Amino acid sequence: MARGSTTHKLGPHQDPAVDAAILSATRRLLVEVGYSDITINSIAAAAGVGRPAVYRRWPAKVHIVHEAVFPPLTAEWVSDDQVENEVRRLVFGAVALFGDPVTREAVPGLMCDMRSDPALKKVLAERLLAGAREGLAQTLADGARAGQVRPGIDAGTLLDTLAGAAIVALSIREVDDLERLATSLTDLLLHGILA
Amino acid sequence: MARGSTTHKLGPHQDPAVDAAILSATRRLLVEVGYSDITINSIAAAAGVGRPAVYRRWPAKVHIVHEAVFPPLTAEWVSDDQVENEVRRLVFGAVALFGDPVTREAVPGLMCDMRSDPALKKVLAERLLAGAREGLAQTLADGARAGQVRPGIDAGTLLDTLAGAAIVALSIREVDDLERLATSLTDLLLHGILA
Amino acid sequence: MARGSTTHKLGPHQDPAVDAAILSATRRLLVEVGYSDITINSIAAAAGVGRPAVYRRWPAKVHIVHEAVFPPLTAEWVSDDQVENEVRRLVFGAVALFGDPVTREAVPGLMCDMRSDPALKKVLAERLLAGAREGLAQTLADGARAGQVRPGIDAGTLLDTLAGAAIVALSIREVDDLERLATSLTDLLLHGILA
Amino acid sequence: MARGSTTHKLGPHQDPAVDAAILSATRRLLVEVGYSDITINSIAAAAGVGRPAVYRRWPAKVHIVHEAVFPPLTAEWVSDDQVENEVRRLVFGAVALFGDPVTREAVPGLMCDMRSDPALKKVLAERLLAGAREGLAQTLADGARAGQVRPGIDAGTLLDTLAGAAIVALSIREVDDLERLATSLTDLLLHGILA
DNA sequence: TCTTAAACGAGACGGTACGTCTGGTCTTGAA
DNA sequence: TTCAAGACCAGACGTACCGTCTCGTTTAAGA
Repeated sequence: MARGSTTHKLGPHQDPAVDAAILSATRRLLVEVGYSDITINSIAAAAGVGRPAVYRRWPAKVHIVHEAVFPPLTAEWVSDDQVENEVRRLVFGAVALFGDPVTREAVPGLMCDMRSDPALKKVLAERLLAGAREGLAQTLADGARAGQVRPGIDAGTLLDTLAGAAIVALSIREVDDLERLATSLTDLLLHGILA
Repeated sequence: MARGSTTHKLGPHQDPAVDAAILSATRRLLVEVGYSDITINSIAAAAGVGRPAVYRRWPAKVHIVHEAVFPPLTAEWVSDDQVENEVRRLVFGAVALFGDPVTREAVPGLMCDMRSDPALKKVLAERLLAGAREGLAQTLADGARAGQVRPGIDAGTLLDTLAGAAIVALSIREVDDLERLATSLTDLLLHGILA
Repeated sequence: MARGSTTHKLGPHQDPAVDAAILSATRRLLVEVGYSDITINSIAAAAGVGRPAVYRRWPAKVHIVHEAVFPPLTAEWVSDDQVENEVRRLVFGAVALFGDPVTREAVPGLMCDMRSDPALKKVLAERLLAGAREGLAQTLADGARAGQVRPGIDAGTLLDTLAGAAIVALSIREVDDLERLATSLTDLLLHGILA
Repeated sequence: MARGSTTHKLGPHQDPAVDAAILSATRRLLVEVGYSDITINSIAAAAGVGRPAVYRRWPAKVHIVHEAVFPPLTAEWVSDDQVENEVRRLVFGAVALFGDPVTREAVPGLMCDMRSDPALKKVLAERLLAGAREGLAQTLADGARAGQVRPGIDAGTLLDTLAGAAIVALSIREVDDLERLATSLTDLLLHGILA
């Protein structure tokens, strides 16, 4: 593809432009044809790249989509704050993330194909949730000690609930009013955990 | 297949034993090899049935799994009761449903492939949620009038939350302690909605 | 079929109208779609008859076509006559037979599928050629004794030549001028055998 | 297949060894199971090759058999010679060709399936006959001018006769004495055309 | 008249072959 | 060494037809 526009730049090194073209084509295809109808063939074709160039970088469709949807650097999720603000931030963050058209299409597919790839499953779970879990557990514990939070609230269940609610509402029921969803979900969960 | 064991019963009518064999084989395969690795071939083979006999009944794998996992008649979900009991019943019901090994395997696949089949999507959404939604909305409205329930609680969001939490916990994180999950989820949601 | 137009006539006996409908439909299909694209299904459908009604009568497509194209009663081919007249009659008969549009379509298919059915092969060979062969051999022998026919002419080779020439010209090269073909073929063969 | 025995030679180019394996397997299958019972599946399997590798080269069974039986270059058939020698050569050539066990099996099938593929029909007709026809017509004309050949002999009819006789005798009647057949056929035709 | 038996249309059954597509691996030749 | 191009094997896809079977009805022939 760099071939058409200009002459080859790189000899022995992988061309970053090819990486970018593949990931970009994958995002485009996700909203155009949906996760299930994406094939390695179609990704390569849409990226203007040979099939082996794709296989050289990722072993399977699910890995490409994963990287296309959740770019490698996920900044800081956690922060030492008030419980209320932290939950609010988590809910709005989740709704924003899972409400993106690309993510909406990708998430059910990832949930499905992830299951046969334990490594990816671990990576995804850790990156999306584990980081937040520890910080949240700490915040909840602090809040409980301060009497703001009811004791016995499990950070894992809270995160499952938060993420699950967003996924079902956005990828399955396809709710469109993100603002309203985030607000009512925050309201429900905050009342659920605060003393 | 009924052929081997006994004589043919039905001429121009579809043999219910074949239906049963296919659905049963599908359930078996779901826990043995997982949704993604199921093929129409493998279903037909495991059911001891020709491939066309499968295609005569369902157009795609997702439809077979759908019927295998959620049998056609889903009795009564709703009942006019106390809010607390109704929510408790819904949560425990969802955890029991999505905690079944067959359902755990099937749900992510269904969520994924459902997206390309609007008809099935509608059917699934209606059957699993719509029934409960109306009854729940009524119960919430009654509870709000009686001062038990905080006003402004949306039945849709509540059901998304409930189902999403169960799905993420059981199919993604693969929590095993159903009792504990149902209890903590009930606790969280009840505090979230009660006044 | 008889069902639609009038009431059933026959109970436990095979309905001759069904035989006729099948053979007639086969002839029609031969010129419409060609031998290769005929299926038992299409024959049954075109005859307005169930598939088993076909299988009850003939075991395979090739048998149906055989009977549709070469009706069971093949009168007398041979006659004690002058060699010249007999050869002329054979050539014109062969050209008329293999020049019929139905036969043109059927013959290559029969030649092909016949090979895997020794019984049919025998029947066809005997019916079409063996009858003529004996008579022709006798006539040739008589002619040779009378000095009209060169000695050593083999009736088998002569019939192969005659039939083969007609088949290749009519079914393969698809010559249309039957008159001219028969005349030039008669001329060639008569000069070939007469002293 | 070359894969197993030695290292690959060709990258983006079709491997000639695969072509050869397919054609060779086809010839083997022709005599082993007959034209009708050959399938693309069985060819691919017998050649130790994937099915798509076959479809990449030929669109249908009849094309493969055609190429397997009549290799692309059929050197020179014709030559300016005495009429007698030329006819003798044509007859012996035809008997040798159609008497080969592979060709015997293939010819009726080709005659049948050729009919639904006008392109192949043309190719086959031209390659086998057209080349000889022109040369033969010229030789006959020369012979007629020299008084050796009776006037009015049509090269087309003569070739139909020659080929048809060989096909019927060898593929249908399955005559085994090639020598005798060629001799008696030559005798018959030469007397038929010579003055 | 009543029973029996066979042929009817319809269509499901287990199979098999079709031709197409995808997945992943490999090799070539250019850069 | 990477890249594009594309051939390779393997095998799933969904369709069509095969030949067999059972169904439930209709009808002729025999009791």
